[in-house]
This record gives sequence, structure tokens and C-alpha cells, in this order.
Amino acid sequence: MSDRYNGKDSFEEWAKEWRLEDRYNFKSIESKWQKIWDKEKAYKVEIDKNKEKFYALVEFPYPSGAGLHVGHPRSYTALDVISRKKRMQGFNVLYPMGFDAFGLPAENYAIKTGVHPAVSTQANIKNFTRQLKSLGFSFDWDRCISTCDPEYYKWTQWMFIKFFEKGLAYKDKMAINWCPSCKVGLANEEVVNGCCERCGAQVVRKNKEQWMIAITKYADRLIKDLDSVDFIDRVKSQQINWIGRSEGAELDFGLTDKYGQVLGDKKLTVFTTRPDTAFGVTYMVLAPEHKYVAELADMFENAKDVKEYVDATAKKSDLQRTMDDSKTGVELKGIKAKNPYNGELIPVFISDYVLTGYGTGAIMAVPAHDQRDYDFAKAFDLPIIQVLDGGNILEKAFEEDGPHINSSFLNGMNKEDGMRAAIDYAVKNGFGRSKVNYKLRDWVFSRQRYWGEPIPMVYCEKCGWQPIPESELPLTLPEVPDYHPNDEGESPLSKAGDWLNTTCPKCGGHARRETDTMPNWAGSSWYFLRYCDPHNSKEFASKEALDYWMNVDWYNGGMEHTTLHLLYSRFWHKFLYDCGYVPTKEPYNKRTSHGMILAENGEKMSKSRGNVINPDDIVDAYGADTFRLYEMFIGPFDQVAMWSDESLMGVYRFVGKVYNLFKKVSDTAPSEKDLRAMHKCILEVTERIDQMRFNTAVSSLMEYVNYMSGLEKVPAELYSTLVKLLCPFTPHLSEEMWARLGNTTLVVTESWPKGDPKLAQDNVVTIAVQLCGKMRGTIEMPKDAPRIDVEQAALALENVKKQTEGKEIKKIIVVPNKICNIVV
RNA sequence: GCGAGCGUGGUGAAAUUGGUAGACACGCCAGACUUAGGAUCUGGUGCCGUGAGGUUUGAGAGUUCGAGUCUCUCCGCUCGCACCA
Repeated sequence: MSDRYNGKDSFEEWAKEWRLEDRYNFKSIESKWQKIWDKEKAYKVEIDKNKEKFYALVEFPYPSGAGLHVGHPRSYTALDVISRKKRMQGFNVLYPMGFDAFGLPAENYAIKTGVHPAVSTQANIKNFTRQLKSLGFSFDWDRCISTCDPEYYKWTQWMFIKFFEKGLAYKDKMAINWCPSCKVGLANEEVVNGCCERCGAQVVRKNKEQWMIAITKYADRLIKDLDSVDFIDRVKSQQINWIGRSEGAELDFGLTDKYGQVLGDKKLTVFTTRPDTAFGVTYMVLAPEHKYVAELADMFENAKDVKEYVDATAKKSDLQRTMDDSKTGVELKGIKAKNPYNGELIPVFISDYVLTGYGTGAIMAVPAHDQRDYDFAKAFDLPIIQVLDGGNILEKAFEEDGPHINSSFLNGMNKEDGMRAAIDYAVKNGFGRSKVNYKLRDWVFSRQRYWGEPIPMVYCEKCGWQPIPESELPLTLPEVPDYHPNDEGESPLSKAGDWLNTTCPKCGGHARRETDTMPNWAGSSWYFLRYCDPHNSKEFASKEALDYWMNVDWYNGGMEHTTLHLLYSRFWHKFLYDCGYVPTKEPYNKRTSHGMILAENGEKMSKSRGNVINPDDIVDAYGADTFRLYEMFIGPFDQVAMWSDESLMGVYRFVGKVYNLFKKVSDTAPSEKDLRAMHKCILEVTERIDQMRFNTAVSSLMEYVNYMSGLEKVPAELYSTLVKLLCPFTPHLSEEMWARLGNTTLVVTESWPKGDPKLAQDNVVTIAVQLCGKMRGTIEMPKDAPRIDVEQAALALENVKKQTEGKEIKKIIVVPNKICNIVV
């Protein structure tokens, strides 16, 4: 145990050293205990069925070249505090860390420097690991994983094959979001305001063959099962919003030539949430990309205008298309649509305000009750028929509810009855059906880049797309001559020579490998499962491990992942559940989210602004404990916070105060008042950690320390309780002071103090005295004093006497131990 | 436009959920001490007023013995989605 005694043989010899030294030397203290924890594997965890488990999870970082950001430790420290406290409370705590290691930056770095992504990624992982260890997090490092490790991505590929086998992964040629700067296709979730989430370049449409995963099949369950989990509200509502479920009906409108002659079996199907307004339809609109625009082109009298408009739309970016809300379009002259409710013939237009990807890419326009249709009708001088009573449609569309008018059999009905009647009529007459639509699209899963998981599929002329046999997994990344993607959207893997050619696993004939790779969201969709059993080479995780460790009890991460990683991984997990590979329907019991840390002036920290704070510098100058404690004290955990060097100093002073307080520790017995302060602090800190109110937990500790600073001598019991309560926040300092108190155990494995509410209460209370609700003074009373005593004491106050003189006292309200309010 | 949330000192923020507003910390002011350090310690610090006192939680109203907290109206801010039929 000489490590503990700084190399000295006994406690006494070591004590000689620190009794002289009165400066808080965080450097030697922190490196000393980090070494001891490492050596004793203080945070290693195994399945232990005699203990209740607790699985705490934080989002694993992408190991960027820039290293750790001050934002990372906010989340990591918070769950480290929770994990450490749970451990001290006797739980078997799994708190793992790993690396989400595939991604574009490593590849772009390779293009610039020629360094293989695997090499730079490994170097970055090493640096991140060093940084994380320097902060004293209680991760079980034996479980560290990396998504770019073939032993890991073998299972990512295996799961992709399961998606394919179940028909949920399919290849489709479709218009996708293309980032011309990253030269890569993007999922809908990766497009923010029409721009690439990663680089900010404007996204364009590109027709490409893509692997897709049918997340929309799970849309309803992804909404419904939110009821069974404890996620903060803004996460739930954002996910529900993103999935965008809306109920309505699909209606088929017949198509005719301009004389009303029916065009064979061509039907124009639309989705609407208000089929009950069908009597107000005065025209139809197709998205310019709608297949009928090409199929019926011969019939258009103004084919040239139509083509011009279609071409012009194709050139517009999504952003341009949504920014401009003036309504443009072209009538398809030569055809008409027939309203199945009243048989009327109405004109058909194309316009870019109708989106190709939502519903059927065609709408029935009800200008009286939809502002967009209204604007279009005004621009093209089309009739507007009001079918819901109310508003003033001379000015604008009436979008609220009112009784039906001008609507034949619907007249007089409210919305609910009208909807039912309209759909019943459509079903009976065979031109419609009720239908649920989602904003959520299937997941575009192909990336035309090198540094990702190869998609384990081959194409055979005879057999089509085939998965490679399981025995060939992992399909490792081949070497390529260069990492440049090209503008045609071909992956660097298309230059991989021999690797491309293989045999078809079905017929044995020639086959060619898929050259696209998976998105970086693939590996992170199931990493929490691998942590349960990270070294298993036969399964992605054993049933025993999954049964014991799942679910994740508490998952903290950024809001920016709500409609990306968090949604994808819930979907992925549900799929594995359906296949019988995981025991639970949802992966995470509880989800919380931390606020961002901004620079001192409230701006985002960024390299270009030059205002980035490097955790290494803070640890070097003030120590990990101060850094951790400061990040917990900086403000409400779920809100944005501004970095402040001056506030950091305040916390540093506090930590020094705790260190110096040790010199006053003595064998004296604690007084009743001392115990009150102690138990109050225990109760507050315990409760506040559970509620993630870390900033107020820290202020409780500060009050407790201020109390002790006022004492001549500090009873050892008070100080050792402080050391334990501080342990989740400042584990190094706590460990050192615990040892100096003469203990030979590790404080991180000690038990959490128990607070006694009875001992925390004072037997004298201060009661506020009010006159008509206004504060007039306070009185000291024994706790739970009888009402009559309180009233008398209150009335006896000088101030009260003066102001009640000659007035009638109507009533006196006494709130026990708090308030006495006299009403005159 | 739709959805979620917020508004309290010079600053970051507390407030046991309807019961002494401003805990804790930063900053500032005054003082002490010094082997001048990123010091440390003591006291003060919402605003107006020398004072007694008055006043105060974005603005206004309401409920209540009592409102930062509940209700309504308005103003302002943040985040997410957004021509989603």
C-alpha cells in the first residue's frame, strides 16, 4: 500500500510530509489516485445477480482530431456523479465508454495528408482516452469499444443482413438529398434547413440507387411506445413531431380529356386530412415530379410550358423551393379531373408547392379553407367555394372549424361527423379509404464514402442482390489507391480492384460487391448492447448479459441527436426485439439532455472564432476536480451555460477551502447543531443528484463547508461525511482526504451517508409575521408551538401592536412553523 | 404557421411547488494581514431614501388571508419542425 502513502512505508511517515505542506497540490493528488484506481480496477464491473444493476450511459464521442471539447465532460461528469453515487449506494453500476469512430473527418484528413483513416483514428482515440482518464471518470475501461473495429462492425453488418432478410432493407432508385460539398447522399434527418448537417452546404436533389431501411414500418410504434419510457418532454414531442403522423383519407379522382371523356383507368389519387371539405375542391395540383406529368405529356396543349416549369423546378434547391412562398404553377391544359363527390370537372395544375415525397404527390385544392390553396387560387383567378361556415373568405382562407355548408349530404354536420360521412361515402362508392400518413421517410442508408462499414451485399446478374454468407463476416474495408469521392456519387470503394469481384453466394456465378458504405449512425444504433458483453466473438452479446444489463437505466445526450441517433437506435432495437435477439421493446428507460456550453460572450465555441476552451488547459491549471465541480455548478444542467473563468476561480477557491479545512479536523464529538448541518447536507445532496439539480447540490455542499469553516474545531465525523458527499464530484480530493483521515479503503467503494430528516430539523423555528400579507417582522418559536402561542407572540410584536391599534382583527391565519398572517 | 420552453440584482442563478424573494457563487465596495499570491481573512452589497420607511420577480388584470409560483391578455426571447395537404 505504499502507493497510497506516496511511496512511504507507513501512514505516519507520509503524514509528516503533508502536515508540513499546506498548499493544495492537485497535480500529485490526481495522478496518484488515477494510478491506484487503474491498478486496483476500481470500476471494473461483472454480472452479479446478488446486486441490483444500474446501467448509466452517455453518448460515445466521435474521436476528432481536435480532442475533447468542454461540452463532453458536462454530460460525462453528470452521469459519473450519478454512477458514483449509485455505486456507493450498493448498486452494480455499468458505466461504459467507447468511440463512434467511423466518419468523414478522418476521411477528409486522409485525402489531405494521405494518412490512412485507421491510423489517424487510432491516434485520436488514444488522445481522447488520455483526456478522459485525466478527468477521473469511473468508466469500466475493459469494456471500451470502437465502431471501426472489425470485431465490432462484423455485428453491424450481420444486423444489416437481418434487415435485408426481413425485407426491411431494400435498394431503390430515388431522388435523395445530395451534399455537393461532402459528395455524399444524406438521410432526411441529416438535412437542416435545406443544408447539410455536417458542412452547411446547400443540399440538392439527385437520383441515385440507394440502400433504404424501412423505418416507416415502425412509425406508429415509435410514437406509441414513448408512453412507456421516461424521456424529458421536449425529446418526446420532438420525436412525435418528426414522425408527423396524420390521419385522413386517400381519394381517387377520375381523369378526363378536356371534353369530359374518361381516360381509361387513370386515377389521380390524393391524400387529405379533410375529406369532408371535398365539395369545396375547385382544382387539383400535382407535384412537378409526379409520374403523370411525364406519362400524359402527349395530351397537354401547352406541353412546352409544362416542360419548362418542370425543368425550372428541378434546378431549384429544396431551400429555394421552401423559402419562396409565392405560388407559381402551370395548368395541364387538355386534361381535367372529376370530383367523385359531385361529378364536377375541375382543372389540373402542377406547382412546386406540392411536394413529391409526401402523401401521393398530388392534392385536391380547397382554397376556401387552406391558405396555400387560397393564395394559389388568387394568383390564378380560380373559384373559391366555402364549405365550412365562418370567417371571411374574401380576406383569407378560413382554417378553423364550422358547420358544413354547400356540401350536399354533409350540410350541417360538424367536423367529426362530416369526416366519418365523407369517408363512408367514398368507401361505399369505391373511390376512397381512410389512411394514415407520416412525415417520416425511410432511412437512406448508403454513403458514397470510404471510412464506414462496407455493406455486406453483392449483385449477381442472375440472382439480384444477395447478402454475403455469415461465415465471411466481417467484410473488412479494402485498401484503395485514393479516398476521393467523385461528383457522380461513386464511393472510393469502386476503385478497390479485385475486392470488387466475387462469386454469388446463391448460384456461384460472378458477382460484384456493393461499393457504398453505411452511414455513421449505423454503429451507434446498437453500441449500448455491445457494452453488455464487449468481447463476445460468437454473438453480438450473450442472452445472459442482455437479460442482466438491459435496459439502459439512464441515458444522457445531446438534443441534436433526438431525431437522429436516438430515433434510429430505438427503431433498430425494436427490430432486434421483433427478431428475438434482445429482451426489451425499448432500449432506454430514461433520457435526459444537457445544455450546451457557450463561450464567455454567449457565442458558440468554434475553431474559427478562436474561443474554444481546451479541457487539458483547465485540468493543467486547476485540476480535474475543480473542472468537474465547476461544470456541475455552472448552471441548470438542462440549460445552456456560459463559460466563465471567474466562476471557475470561485470553485477552485472552494476546493482549496475543503483541503485546508482538514487542518481543523479533531476528535471532538459533534454537537446537535453540527449534526443538523450534516444531515441537512446529506439529504439535500442525495435528493438533488437524483434530480440532476447539480448546481444546487454543490451549493448545499458550499453551505456545509461554510458552516464548518465557522467552527473552532471540525469533528472528524462531519469532515468524513463531507469527503463522501463530495466524492462523486471531486473523487481525487475525496480519496486523498479519506486516506489522510486514516482510512485504508477506497472512498469510491465506501457506502453513501444516510441522512436522517429528524436530526436535520431545528427545534426552534423562525416564523414570519405578516399584516394583510405584508411582512412586519419575525418571531422565534419552538418547533410545532401551539397556534395560540404563535398568535400571542405575533400580536405582541412592537411593530404589529403599533399598526393594529384601534383596528378590528378579522382573522389570523397560522401556517405551522412558517407564517402568521393577521388580517385587519 | 405548428410544437416545446423561458423571462427574477451589475453577472451565473436559488426559492421546500401557493407561505420571510434573491440561497450559493461571481463581481463590486470597505477594512485586516502579509515572506506581494491566480493570494487569504472579516464585513457590506436588489432598487429609491441620510433616515424611519417605501418599493421589487417582462407589462397589465384576476383568484387568494397570502402569487416569482395558479388563470387570462399583451410584450420579448430561445430551441425544434416547417408549402406535410
